[in-house]
Amino acid sequence: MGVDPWQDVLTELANLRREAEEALGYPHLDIPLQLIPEEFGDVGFPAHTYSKEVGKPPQEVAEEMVAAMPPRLYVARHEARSGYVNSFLNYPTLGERTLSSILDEANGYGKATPTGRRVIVEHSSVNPTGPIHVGRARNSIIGDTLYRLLEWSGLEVTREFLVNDVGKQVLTLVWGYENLPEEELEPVEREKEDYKLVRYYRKASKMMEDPKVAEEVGQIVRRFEEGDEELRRRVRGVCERMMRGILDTLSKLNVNFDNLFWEDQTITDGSAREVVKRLREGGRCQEEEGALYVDMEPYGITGRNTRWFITRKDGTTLYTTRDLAYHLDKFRRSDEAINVLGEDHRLEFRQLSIALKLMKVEREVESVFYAHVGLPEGRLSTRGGRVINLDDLMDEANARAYREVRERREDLSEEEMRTIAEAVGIGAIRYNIVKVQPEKKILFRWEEALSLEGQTAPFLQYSYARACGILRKSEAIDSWDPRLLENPQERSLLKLMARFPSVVKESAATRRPHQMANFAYELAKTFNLFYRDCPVLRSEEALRRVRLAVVEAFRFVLGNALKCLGIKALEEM
RNA sequence: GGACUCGUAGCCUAGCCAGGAUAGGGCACCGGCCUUCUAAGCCGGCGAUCCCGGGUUCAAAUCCCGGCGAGUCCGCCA
Repeated sequence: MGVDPWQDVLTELANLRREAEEALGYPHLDIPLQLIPEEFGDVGFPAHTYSKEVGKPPQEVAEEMVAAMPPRLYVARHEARSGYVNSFLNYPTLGERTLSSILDEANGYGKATPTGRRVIVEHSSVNPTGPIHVGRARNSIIGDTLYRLLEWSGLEVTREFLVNDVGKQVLTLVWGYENLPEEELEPVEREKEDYKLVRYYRKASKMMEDPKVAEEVGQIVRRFEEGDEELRRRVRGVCERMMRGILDTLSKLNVNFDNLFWEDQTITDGSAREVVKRLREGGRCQEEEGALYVDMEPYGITGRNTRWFITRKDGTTLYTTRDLAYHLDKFRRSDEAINVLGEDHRLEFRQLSIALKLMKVEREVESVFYAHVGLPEGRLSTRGGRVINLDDLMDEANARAYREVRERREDLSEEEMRTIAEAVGIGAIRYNIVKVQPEKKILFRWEEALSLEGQTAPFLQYSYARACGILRKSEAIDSWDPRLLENPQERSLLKLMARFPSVVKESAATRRPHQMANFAYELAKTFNLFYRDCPVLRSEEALRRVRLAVVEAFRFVLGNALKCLGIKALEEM
């Protein structure tokens, strides 16, 4: 576990450079080593930076450095070119190292040695008032991919869902559920708990315009916050049913959780009150008509209103106060706490961080923010009727994938076709979302979300299936000669496969899951070129063996990348 | 009014954090490749003032400042 061929290459090169710097009397500048266009070599760095320090033109510097850098294990030679020092890898060595590491570690290649460090990744948290829509899916997909990457990079990760079961919205649902006869509701859109229950919420929300209803719900809210145990149990019952529907949908997306945190816990266990107490005792609170707030202005928050309320005038706590209590709880259970939040929570998150500092909490919270998903015709909005349920999107994706499979594979059984279609459909949705940088706003377009060509999940799955096809028709190999790997496509592929563990680490450490998505595409694309240029089964014995090793290694690496992305690999399609 | 995020070909996007070689891809469009390991693939063509203006630097899509445009937020809601 923990093998990282690429890191070894970089370390070797950095050492070589350091030795050259010392031999030449150059300063140690630590210029980042970078992948370079293949026509120039494999890895390189600009020598321009030394120029001023040593008083020589870049090309001369590069030439001197190249002369002072001998070949070593992974690097065969160096070349000075237009002021850059370019290095060429020793492919037989890299090939040997990379292939044997992969075939040895197999499904574990790229996985770092466990550190025991505990991380909680909170994502997908919503009000349990109805089915989740495509906008929410971005949160879940980013969060789940992040979880996978962190786990692969050696952390012990808990996936957590904060159920906002406190507040007016949920209690409106409960009021509706307990007071409205089912006959008066609109028909159920889908035979699932969340769809059944949301009808009560919709109708009850509309009825809130009636002051009498509003007052009744208000009373429930107060009773709930006063700690009415019997009411709390009823609310929990409704929420649990709703959550079954929501979690079922997410599970189809391949998103699952280790823990649900029910927000009402912060009320029943007194931790929310404790937060208020600590903030008040810290002397940072002010009061207006009995409501407590912290003025955030001295801490860099600007805007129309810099007051951040932690209680209402009746003394009850607010969402952010309870969230604060929740975070303290997370701190007790972890070494790191990461949230995945929509960009509308940015300010609130800063306020929360400030509040933690005011409470003298040493720990930091961290968040990955994503821009909301919109529709070409405007914002996703329940009230505006512009909603696309995640279930509908998944159904449509699966149906479309099913048509494609059916068209090309008459030989498969119905069940096999269904299995492939689902992997393709769900994969397409996940990949389409995760491949773009979270901060970028995206517009939901059916054609795009359901596209099965180009940079999509099916493209990755297809390359995987092609590799499997070759391996199915071959025999097990015990030895191979990496010196035979001379084709440029073979070398590109080796280089990419060697980088995989580094990409896992990088993408997890910077919390940028889209980097893994893009890497997987590059890997699959390169395999397709290899597939075109390098016949495997038809090659003569020795070449056939080493190419089979490459194909098998590729299958493991892409398979592992897909696992990080939560996309199912397919033996055939 | 203030804060934050985004701005790369007709459309979408990588690269930006850690500045370096002719800015990578994908979709769409045009043309080509299935007696050879699955054509959900491959090749070629078309297409970019990297939003604008300054600055820093030997070097800026990348860093800094100022604009412009789009989005988000500034509730005793969650």
